[in-house]
Amino acid sequence: MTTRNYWLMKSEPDAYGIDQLKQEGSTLWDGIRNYQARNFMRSMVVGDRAFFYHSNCKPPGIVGLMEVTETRIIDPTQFDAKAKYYDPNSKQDKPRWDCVQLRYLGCFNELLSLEKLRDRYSAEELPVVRKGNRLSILPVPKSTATNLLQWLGPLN
DNA sequence: GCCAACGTTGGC
DNA sequence: GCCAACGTTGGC
Repeated sequence: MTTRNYWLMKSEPDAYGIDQLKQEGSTLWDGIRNYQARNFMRSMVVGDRAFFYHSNCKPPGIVGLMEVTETRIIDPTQFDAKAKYYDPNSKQDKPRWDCVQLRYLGCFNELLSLEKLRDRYSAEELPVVRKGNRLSILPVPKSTATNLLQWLGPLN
């Protein structure tokens, strides 16, 4: 019995999409500036899996799968005055924001749209389908994750 | 482009 | 500590 947890992580494909991750192999999930999302990242452990979700596009939905390879990494962009995600209130000796390193595991055969996700799952089963949900990092209950993986089929 | 659903900021 | 104003996310 594994204790692996599952997550859903959003990114706008125009900013950073699954194709880019596929090319790079792995990425630092930096720039998170929401405490709830950060706290979810803090509760991740190495080996956890995350569904890659394309947001703010047509259609939005799940496109691939990632693995957490490193946790609690201090987000370097918070100290970079030129960075978009610079946080002048974060101090070097007490960083406010951290992130995780993720490895590309694969793409699914087709995008699983939010519309289809809503048809199959309730907000309790899959929090991302809750109306108005803006959190960019969300948990996926294990039973839903298992069901999703079966539905999505093999990775490419 | 519209707007619902928040999270954040700052005056008091 | 309250809350109005404002900003952001992201579906539609």
